Amino acid sequence: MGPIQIKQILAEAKVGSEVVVKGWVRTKRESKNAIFIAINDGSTINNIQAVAEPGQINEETLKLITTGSCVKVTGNLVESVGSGQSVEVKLTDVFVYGTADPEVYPLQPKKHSLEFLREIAHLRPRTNTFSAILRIRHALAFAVHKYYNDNGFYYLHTPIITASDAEGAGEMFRVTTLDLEKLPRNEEGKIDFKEDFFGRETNLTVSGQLEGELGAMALSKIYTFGPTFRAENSNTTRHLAEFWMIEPEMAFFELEDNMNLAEDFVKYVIRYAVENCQEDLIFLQKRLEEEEKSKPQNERSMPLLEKLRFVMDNSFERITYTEAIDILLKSKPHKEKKFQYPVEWGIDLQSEHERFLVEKHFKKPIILTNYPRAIKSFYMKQNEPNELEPGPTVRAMDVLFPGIGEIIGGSQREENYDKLVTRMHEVGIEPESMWWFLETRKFGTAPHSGFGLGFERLILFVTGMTNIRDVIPFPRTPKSAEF
RNA sequence: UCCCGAAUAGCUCAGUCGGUUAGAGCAUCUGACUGUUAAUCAGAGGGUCGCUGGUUCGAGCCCAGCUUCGGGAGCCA
Repeated sequence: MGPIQIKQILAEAKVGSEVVVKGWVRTKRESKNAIFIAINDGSTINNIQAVAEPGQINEETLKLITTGSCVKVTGNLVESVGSGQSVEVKLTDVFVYGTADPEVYPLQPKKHSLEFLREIAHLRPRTNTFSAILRIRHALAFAVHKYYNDNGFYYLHTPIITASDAEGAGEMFRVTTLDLEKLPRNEEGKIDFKEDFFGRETNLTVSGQLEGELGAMALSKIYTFGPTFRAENSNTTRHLAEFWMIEPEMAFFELEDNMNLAEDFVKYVIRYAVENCQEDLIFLQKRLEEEEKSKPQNERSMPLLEKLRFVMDNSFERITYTEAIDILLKSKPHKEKKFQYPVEWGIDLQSEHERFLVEKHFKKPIILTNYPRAIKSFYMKQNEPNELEPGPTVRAMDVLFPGIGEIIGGSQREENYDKLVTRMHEVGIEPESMWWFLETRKFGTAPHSGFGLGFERLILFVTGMTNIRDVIPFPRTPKSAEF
């Protein structure tokens, strides 16, 4: 449908046939006997080269064909005389849709830093690196839907505007239509949200999980895949204020089933990318190798595709929190007091601890289970007391990836009404505020489980990029919402 | 939010001990050469040294504050 794309021309068009190429000029090179124009339309990482004879394009038009300009080239597809490409377009006609003054067009035919490209996020999809990332992002999103569809899950659209504030997943962005210049006040002098659009306080969602559970308690297996918002003042390479999250929720799944699903799902989408984005991944792999050339041999990481195959082909290590603490206590960095944060049963694992377990000890992804109850959310199912564990634990599971840290967080949910209400009181949540959530436990409750996967963190891993701002087209972070 | 670092040409960076006219590579423009591949060679243009204030005879350089960016930490996905 629509004009033929460069990807199709390179894959399907017959030598000798007439083709029309529409795209943006990457470089133009002029020589005595030929003019070469490299054109890219984003359908593939590969450019197509148009070749014209000198004088064939009038002087005025030729001047307009510069890096960044948009052109339509008509010509015949021929076998290339030069090396570097198998076919090229022998130009018969060219039309310039839009010029790009080379004096001011910021993308030059040279390597740019990722930091600079972040400042021109409106143009960076025109670079090889970002077009590759965006194509891989698309493939992964498609694979997510395909995986769940093929496995009997239904795509549930949970609300983006929410009134629930009890989950405690993070700071929230307020949604309001109140006039900030003159806020309505009630008798106590507080802001009167009854005057607001929804007649109550509302925010952007921090997670679709609670509504996801409602779906699972009717459709058995659902997943959500949508934007999520956190107003936390996080300034790291792993956090965004607006990110996309995938949250499957399944009735009749216990923790074990949940882990099996998480592992199978992650491996599936990685495999899908490897099989469908080969050229882009090879490009990114070369880019990474180029970047690591300055590093000493022993500090260089595995080539990207090798790393992805390693994850696909090996089972994730599954250990309990208690076992993990044990490993950490016996570890060299702990004995040599190299950890900044002390290790003892009950602590929330710090980045340095997770990194040790994933990157040094097991050297593969791991699934950590059965965390202390005190450091996890109220809705997680409580384990029966266990002699091996010094305190109460819950049926939580976190999947930790090398270089990324926590990529998935999930749990079996507490399905017992009384236990859930007791727990809510303990952590200071008004059960009445979540009456609708509690009714799933009141009416036909069932064991169920689910998890959340940060989509951008998955893309980080698959692309080998290291800053989360480079795997989403328009990143939103503290003090930054341009474009 | 905390710790550390950075901000000099369109981009990437150098700039000595505080001293006269601020440098390079790439990009751009001009010319030469060439079935070229981020072409090559020669030349030219291009600067409010992040902002505000201070120290000093004199500040790109020293000091303070602010802003933005980067790395790490916390929070988490």
